[in-house]
Amino acid sequence: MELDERKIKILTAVIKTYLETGEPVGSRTISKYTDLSLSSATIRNEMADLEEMGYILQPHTSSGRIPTDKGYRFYVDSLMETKEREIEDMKEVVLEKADQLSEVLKQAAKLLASNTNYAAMVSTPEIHRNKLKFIQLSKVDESSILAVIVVEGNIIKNKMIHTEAPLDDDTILKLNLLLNTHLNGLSLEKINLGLITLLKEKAGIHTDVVSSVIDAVADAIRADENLEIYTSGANNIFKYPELADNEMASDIINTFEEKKQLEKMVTERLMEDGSEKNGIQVYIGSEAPVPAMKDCSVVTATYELGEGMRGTVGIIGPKRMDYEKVMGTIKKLMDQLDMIYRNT
Amino acid sequence: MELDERKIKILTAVIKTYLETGEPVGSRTISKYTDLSLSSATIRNEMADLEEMGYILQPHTSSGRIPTDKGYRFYVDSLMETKEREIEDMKEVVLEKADQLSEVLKQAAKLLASNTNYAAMVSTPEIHRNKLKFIQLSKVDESSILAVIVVEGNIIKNKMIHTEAPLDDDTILKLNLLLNTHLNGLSLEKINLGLITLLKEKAGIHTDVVSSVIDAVADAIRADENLEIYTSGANNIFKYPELADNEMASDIINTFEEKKQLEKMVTERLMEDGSEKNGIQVYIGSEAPVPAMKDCSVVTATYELGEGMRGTVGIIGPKRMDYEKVMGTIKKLMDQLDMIYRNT
DNA sequence: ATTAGCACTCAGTCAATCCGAGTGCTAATA
DNA sequence: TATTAGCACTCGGATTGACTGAGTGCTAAT
Repeated sequence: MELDERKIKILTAVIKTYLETGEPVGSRTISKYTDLSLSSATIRNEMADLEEMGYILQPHTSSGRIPTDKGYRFYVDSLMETKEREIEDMKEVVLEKADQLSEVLKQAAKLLASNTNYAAMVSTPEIHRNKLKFIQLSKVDESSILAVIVVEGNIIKNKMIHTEAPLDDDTILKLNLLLNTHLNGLSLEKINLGLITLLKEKAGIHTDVVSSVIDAVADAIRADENLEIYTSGANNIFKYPELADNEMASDIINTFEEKKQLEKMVTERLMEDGSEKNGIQVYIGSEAPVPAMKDCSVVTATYELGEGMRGTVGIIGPKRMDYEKVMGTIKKLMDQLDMIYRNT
Repeated sequence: MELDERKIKILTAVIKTYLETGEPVGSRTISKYTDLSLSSATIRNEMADLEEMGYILQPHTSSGRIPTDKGYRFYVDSLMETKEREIEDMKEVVLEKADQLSEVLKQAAKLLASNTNYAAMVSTPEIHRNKLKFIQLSKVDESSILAVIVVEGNIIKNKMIHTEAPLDDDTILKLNLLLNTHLNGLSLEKINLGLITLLKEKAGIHTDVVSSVIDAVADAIRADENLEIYTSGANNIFKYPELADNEMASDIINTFEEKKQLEKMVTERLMEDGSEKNGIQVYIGSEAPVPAMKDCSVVTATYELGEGMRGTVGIIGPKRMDYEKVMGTIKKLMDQLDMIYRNT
């Protein structure tokens, strides 16, 4: 059996109606569907076929149908192919500029959540490819110096380094000069073993400090250590009865709070199938790499702030989420993030 | 009518039993209570009195009694007076040392939540009284310089300052020297108008930069801007049916996520009555300054890391929380925070 | 190939009923 | 006088059964 034109129409109708109402949809409802003039009986036959093919199912014998994950997947994929509907309104279209990137991202999460009525997350960008802008060592007290590391995009990392013996100001100045002349403008990949050895040599007796600093730089820049995820609107899940169930809600909230789990979704990049377009990725139910999300859908998208600075935004909601709206909203947000970056 | 010995015993028995079971407790249950040898009938009479006095109530006619807020209050107050029971086990007693204070605090929140099975929050310390350790200006690119501000306790703040005209390295060096010689070791209060004027004079044509830096310092150090609250174990509330109700849970989760609300409890210091002891403060139900907490109890405590660095930890759970355990656990945690600070 | 019609299924709702834990009150008791 | 035993009563919660209505599958007619 295959999906002919009419089956597709019926399937789409079922899904759309279900997205709106959240209740199993019956044959009579569909038969009233405008551009389909078929009796409920015919619809029933077709629906029986669709069920056999695995696109829809009955929660219990003789109730209406609801989409299966496969059904949603079909729907979402076909959505991806048609060019996107414009999202008319984004309540507060403005992401205010803030000099801290983290503030912007927090705001973005809030914006997503309040516009969609789902839960939202935004990860800080990975800065793998980023170039070191400069390093500054400063003596803080007798046994510790502070390394401030700035990478392109004005992302700032602080790292305390404890030293055995106190260093005098002059030495620190020299080390600063040394590090900056050699490391400035380099991306992480370019800081290789040869360079490190060279630096250590030049540092003379202070080779241990240099080594600490380089560790610190690597450590500070290493993406997984830096990854932060801002969330917002977790309580939105209570708006959807199918998620508001105690156990489920507890799991979801926990996932949201722990963030370790969210990282998986943010990190994982599935580019294989057609569902990836415009950088938007949709996970339906158990497609998500996180078991707690098995009754949710997750829509993620990758944003890019200049060369190599890639982060992820995501929306988490019930399977019957308004995919069109969500994708539209995310796209709008991406544009804004882009603009913000350009103006900085 | 007044609370005689026996009434106190009965009241305590009712509350303790209710804390364990979470179900209304009847007269027969209490009459079996070991050190009280009274018939259920007598207990009933006493309970009627206690109800009249407002310490307990019946959720519905002819059910057992549960404590009112007033009842809890009595119980908690009397707990405060008796010297604390030792908390025997704290699952993971170790707060690992981390060079970032924020990491320690996050861990602390996690620890509290997992040990008590309630939700926990930990605020970053206010650094009002803290002394400036040093300031470092560095040129980042043509139009911006980075101010790194370190205060005692090794709390680090970064602030980007945009300048109209580019500054040359020499000027920055001079400004650094100027700022550090004059501001080093000062607490925020000591940075007054006179000093600021003096600095501006000395800065010559770069008065605007100095002024920006000082703004930045004030801004960076200002407590309310810096206040962060780490939370953990929000999903624990689902373990208590009286909080797991949808609307309530949604409110609580929201409060937890928004943090604005939590700030109120962290900021507010009620020292008036006897319930404040060891810095521990208990809010029962609507005593808390946050409406969403009306069916919860909140136990907060103030920790101090050296001179003037005060933060708050808090536990949020159902009214029938195990107050003894919570207070004990919090106290243990305080000790640990103390130790961590001393060793740094 | 489509449709009308019919018998059937099943979740959800409502009322009736029962059960048991618990109370308040009264009368008896120490 | 304080305590207790006993009894009638209350009320929430669980159980049951009847009923409804939305929906189905199947068959026979179009």
